[in-house]
Amino acid sequence: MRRDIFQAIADPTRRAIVMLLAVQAMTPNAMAEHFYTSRQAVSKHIRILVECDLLEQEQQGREIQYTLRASKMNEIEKWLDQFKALMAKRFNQLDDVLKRLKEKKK
Amino acid sequence: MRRDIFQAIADPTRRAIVMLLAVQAMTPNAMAEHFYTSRQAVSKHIRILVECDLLEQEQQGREIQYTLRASKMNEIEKWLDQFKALMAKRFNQLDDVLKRLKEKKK
DNA sequence: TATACACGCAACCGATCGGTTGCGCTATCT
DNA sequence: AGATAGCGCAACCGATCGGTTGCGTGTATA
Repeated sequence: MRRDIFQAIADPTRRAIVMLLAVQAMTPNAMAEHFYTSRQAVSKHIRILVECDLLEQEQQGREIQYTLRASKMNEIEKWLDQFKALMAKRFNQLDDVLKRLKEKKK
Repeated sequence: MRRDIFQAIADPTRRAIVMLLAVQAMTPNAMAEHFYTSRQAVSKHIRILVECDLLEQEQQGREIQYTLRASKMNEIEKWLDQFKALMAKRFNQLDDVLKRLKEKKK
């Protein structure tokens, strides 16, 4: 079982949950009301998000408030930055090529 | 079958392929040499990436060069930005709350 | 022209996914 | 105390995933 942020955000419902929790902490029932899915289905998504270390829970009586661990989202950005760095490098190499072509022209 | 960028980058091998292609276009065989996976497995990942509209192919004799459609990656960033916007809003609301508390103190 | 290579495609496999149903536990309400 | 509400958990389901094996086809090479 792979459990990382990329897996976490692969599902549209889970992305929606992340968005909901970005606004405010919520109980599973409150989340489920925002979708057409059942409470159970939402609960399973929550479980995965917890396993991905993206959610924290706080029991409050018979309810559970789930809070987003926003810092986890940085991992996506970190990966994107690595990607962009590679792309930039590529362009620099292209620059080098163009420069060399210019030199040859002279 | 869901086919979007989030699905595309959910798999670690596919993320690696994206990174490879970020540096330079490649044939399936060239990609496979970078992993411990078989050519066929890589080929299946390529297929998914193509279906996600993340790769372009150009036949060159009996080889196929796959090129990354880097612009597709923006969709991830776009989603991340939406997320950040929601978080920022949340903090602004928190600011409002703190402000109001201050007012009351007076 | 015969052979080797690069690749896609289809069939198959066990594992996981996303969902539903049903149960049980604990907390709140009457 | 009994009924109800909020939730997790386990079992089950069909669909998809990631991988392997085998085959077909078109292109280069000897």
